[in-house]
Amino acid sequence: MTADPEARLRADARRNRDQILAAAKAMFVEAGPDVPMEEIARRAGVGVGTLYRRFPDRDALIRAVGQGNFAEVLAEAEAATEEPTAWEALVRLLSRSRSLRLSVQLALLSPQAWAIIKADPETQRLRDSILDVISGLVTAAQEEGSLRRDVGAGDIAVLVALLIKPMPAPEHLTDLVTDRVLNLILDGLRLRPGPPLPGAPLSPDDLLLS
Amino acid sequence: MTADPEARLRADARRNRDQILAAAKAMFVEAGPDVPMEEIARRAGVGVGTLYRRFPDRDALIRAVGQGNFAEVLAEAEAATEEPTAWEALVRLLSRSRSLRLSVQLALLSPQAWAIIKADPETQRLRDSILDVISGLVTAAQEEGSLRRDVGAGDIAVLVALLIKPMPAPEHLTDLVTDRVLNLILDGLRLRPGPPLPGAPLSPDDLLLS
Amino acid sequence: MTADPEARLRADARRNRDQILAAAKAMFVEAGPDVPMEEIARRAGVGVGTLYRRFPDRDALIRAVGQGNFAEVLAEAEAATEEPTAWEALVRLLSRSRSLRLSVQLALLSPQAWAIIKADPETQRLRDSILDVISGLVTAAQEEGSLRRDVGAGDIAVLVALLIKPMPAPEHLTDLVTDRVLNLILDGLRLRPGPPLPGAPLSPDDLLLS
Amino acid sequence: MTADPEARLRADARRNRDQILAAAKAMFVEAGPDVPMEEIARRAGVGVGTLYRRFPDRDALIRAVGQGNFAEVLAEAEAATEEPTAWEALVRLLSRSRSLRLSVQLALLSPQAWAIIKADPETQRLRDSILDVISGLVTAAQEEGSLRRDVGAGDIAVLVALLIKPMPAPEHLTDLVTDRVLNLILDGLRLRPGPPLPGAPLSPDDLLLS
DNA sequence: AATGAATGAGATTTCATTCAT
DNA sequence: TATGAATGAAATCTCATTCAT
Repeated sequence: MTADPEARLRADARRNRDQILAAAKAMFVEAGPDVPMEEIARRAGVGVGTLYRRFPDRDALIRAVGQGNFAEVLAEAEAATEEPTAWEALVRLLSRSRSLRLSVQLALLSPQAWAIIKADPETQRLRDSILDVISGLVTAAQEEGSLRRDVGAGDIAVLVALLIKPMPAPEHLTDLVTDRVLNLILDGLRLRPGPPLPGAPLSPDDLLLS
Repeated sequence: MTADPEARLRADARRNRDQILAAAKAMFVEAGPDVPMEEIARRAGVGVGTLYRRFPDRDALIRAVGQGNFAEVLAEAEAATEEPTAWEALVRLLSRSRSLRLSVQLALLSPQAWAIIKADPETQRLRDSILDVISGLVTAAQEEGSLRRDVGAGDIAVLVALLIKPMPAPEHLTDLVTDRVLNLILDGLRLRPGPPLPGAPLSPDDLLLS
Repeated sequence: MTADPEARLRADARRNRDQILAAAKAMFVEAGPDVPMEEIARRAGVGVGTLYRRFPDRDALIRAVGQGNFAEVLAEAEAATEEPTAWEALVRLLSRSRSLRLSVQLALLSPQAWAIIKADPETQRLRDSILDVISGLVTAAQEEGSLRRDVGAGDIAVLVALLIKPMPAPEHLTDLVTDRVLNLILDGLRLRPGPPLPGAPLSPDDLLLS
Repeated sequence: MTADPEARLRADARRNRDQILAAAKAMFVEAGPDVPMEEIARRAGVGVGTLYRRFPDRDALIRAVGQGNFAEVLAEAEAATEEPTAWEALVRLLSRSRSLRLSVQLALLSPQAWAIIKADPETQRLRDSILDVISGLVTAAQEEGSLRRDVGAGDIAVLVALLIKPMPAPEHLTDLVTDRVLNLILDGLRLRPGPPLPGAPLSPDDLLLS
């Protein structure tokens, strides 16, 4: 359990690794996943050589950043389960999505980067865990009578993913816009008379990592 | 009106231009906006030289593709106004968004590409026209009593943009997933008792080209 | 004699040819002998195709411009022989060099261009004629007692060539500077007591076209 | 003083830099300032990448070579001041010009290259220093009675520049030809009765970097 | 272990030349 | 015959990666 290779790093090496990851995440978002490795290194305050010692190539760096993003979503989802009701947990999850946005939009950049992240087994494990937590919340919410019965965990995951993407609005309106969209969606999700959604509920398995 | 420089191209040159644009649009989506120019040329069936004669550099090509995308959305919005009721027009617009998806997701690729498209005056004009059409629909729908009064044209534009993005689901489920999301959203948009959305209605002017 | 191929050109074709040569001369001086052929064509007011019909490749164009330059120098030298004394003829020749400058400095641009011009037989013929005229003037001037006897036609040719080059001074001072240098040189050339020049008089044959 | 960025280079990097400059100087003269960067790199025994690391583009390389040339002329001028008389110093300076020829004729190649060199502030500083040294020599020579009083430092600079250019004669005669021209000029420069030069003495300030 | 210099493959871009209209 | 569109070879420049210091 503590044999995790990262755990064995000396304190300064550890700091280097963290700085590199932070720099990479920021620059991927700002300049796309093709930023020169040298610029990432400069921003992290290390030489390229050091960067390559930690991450053998660009793909490894992309994978690491991707894992970090999914780990954050999982942590958020698990934290949400502490809410008193399943409905409140779902709302909190959808609501927090927007704060995860920055950390996640990397995934949107360049088909290649996304392909690399999708193919990473560690990320797939994280995604499965996220979907598990959501499944539990969905079932509980439907049993407590707060969530319409024609949606599944897959639907919720889709909504989380949608709300995580950068909103097509200027920076300073992002929060307001996201809030309005979220509320529109909640209005529609609440159990009440109305037409059923088309098709059957989506299951987690319906969803590859898009 | 026919003084448009494009209109003066020789027939074969015109054909080449169109093929280049089609190839670029497809490859930007498949491989990101950094695909080698040479591959675009090959796919268009022309030499690189021809590509560069038409589009002096990559940015010019990105701009042209961006313009095409926005022009398609505008055409779709204008066509939607032919529906018998404003509500049906809005539904059609939101519904067709998904068919525009392929043609538009280019915008999502790489911050630089998006910056180039945003800065293009022709695209800005197109965007303004689109928002005008939507404004008309929103007002009409509210007057006919079908649309809640606490949403504005800006809200609708955001929803169009959201629904235009690639859905985080496998290819074969895209249509179904989009349909479900759309219906969830419609349920929330229909006029009926419920809590008001936070903040004031967004106006078109609230939205820069995101 | 009138079988010269150029003489057979139709009037408009002739005009085209002249315009192209004028444009080429100007642009070689302004932008070096590597200016894009297309720009030369544009400046001449014709299409590239037309340019290539007249001059099969860049070298042919450079050769033609070079010939024109040497022909001008020859004409100037021949005109100088009309002066009453040989000394005055020499002074006039050296003095007019500066007005030939623009037409000649092409030769200085890029070793390759110069190599092409040097290798052209027509240009070599022109150069020989120029040297013949100068030889006559030198002999006559020495016989009339105005020119020191330790200089040869080759020396004079070198001086012509030096004075023809662009003066290392700002544009508006070119004339004054050339005039001062010319007078310094004339002071030294005039027959009078003083140390002999080193070596023997240069003959025309000593000089390849540099 | 040692904070000069070049001074901080690692020994091998320093060596590479020098080799690149030497190769560039040689090839600019042999093949013009448009020689492929790759050939310069090959001649310097390094990869293109190394060349570009040191000199971000061709202009930077041209600038550096230009600076080197002017620095050499300055060094030569300063060394000349050690001669016993000012007249001898001037003769030495003019005489050594020919040995500087190779190192300097780059400036003649292509209007663009020359424009780049002229615009470089470091080169402008060097040129000013050169003119300062010449000014001192001219004044001293005139006071010691060896130099005609109607020439200024600008005139001398022009002569240095003229003598520095490649002589229009075959390689093996270059030295002789230059020597003859130099002596013709000296004969004219020596103080003695004769017509005054036209115009007023040129001052250094009259000369922009040509 | 960290640094940053060197490499060279590959992408972008330009232009001489050819050829369809 | 004149035009200018198309081609593709060649040049410029960039950057991932390796390796000497």
